[in-house]
Amino acid sequence: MKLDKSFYRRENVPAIARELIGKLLYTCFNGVVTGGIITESEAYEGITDRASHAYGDRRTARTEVMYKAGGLAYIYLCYGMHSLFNVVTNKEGIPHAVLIRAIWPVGGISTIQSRTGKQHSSYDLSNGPGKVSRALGLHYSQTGTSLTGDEIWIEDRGLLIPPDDIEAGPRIGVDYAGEDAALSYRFLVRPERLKLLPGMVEGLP
DNA sequence: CGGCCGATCCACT
DNA sequence: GTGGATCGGCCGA
Repeated sequence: MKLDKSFYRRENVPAIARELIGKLLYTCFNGVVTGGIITESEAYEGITDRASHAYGDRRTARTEVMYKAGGLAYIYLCYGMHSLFNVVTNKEGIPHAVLIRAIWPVGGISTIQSRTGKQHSSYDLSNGPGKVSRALGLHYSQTGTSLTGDEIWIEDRGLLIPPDDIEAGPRIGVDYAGEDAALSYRFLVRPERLKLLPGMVEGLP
């Protein structure tokens, strides 16, 4: 079932980031559905987190969407060429977000292959935050899109990842964040663990 | 304004 | 392991 606003509007953003592992992220544009199992995420804890774009209560046109109530997409341009997809969490006024760093593609593979220009069907299609957006057709112009609508959404399909299979560690590329760089706000399940789980790599909504 | 740089990826060595 | 691509956001002048 599709996650609703109450899932996103909770306070504990690292807990939400961890819970998103094993959920399914889908997009539907022009009637074409693509999706995958979320396998890696990172929590960004708002104004107190030096790694967050909202650190120091920086309200700008770009970060404004993070200040809205949870359940929206925050998608921004990185390195001039990559759109990075985040889930806005917490209540209005608290700019928390979760970066989706990797998915295991399970739906619309042929579309994903044409978007990425790759002809194979392995994890390599979407094992990085920029690749996730390319695979799913996400673009920074879509920032602010509701995650409870019919274009971008996340589903709980009952896939249970054994807690011991979810690893935590420091976030990637945030060395500038001082002591916040050491926080264990990155969560991931390794694809070889995911592969062993029965009956889950099938199906679209 | 001007300049620096990034929550990255890929090709190449 | 290294460097180039490529441009919006942010800050300081």
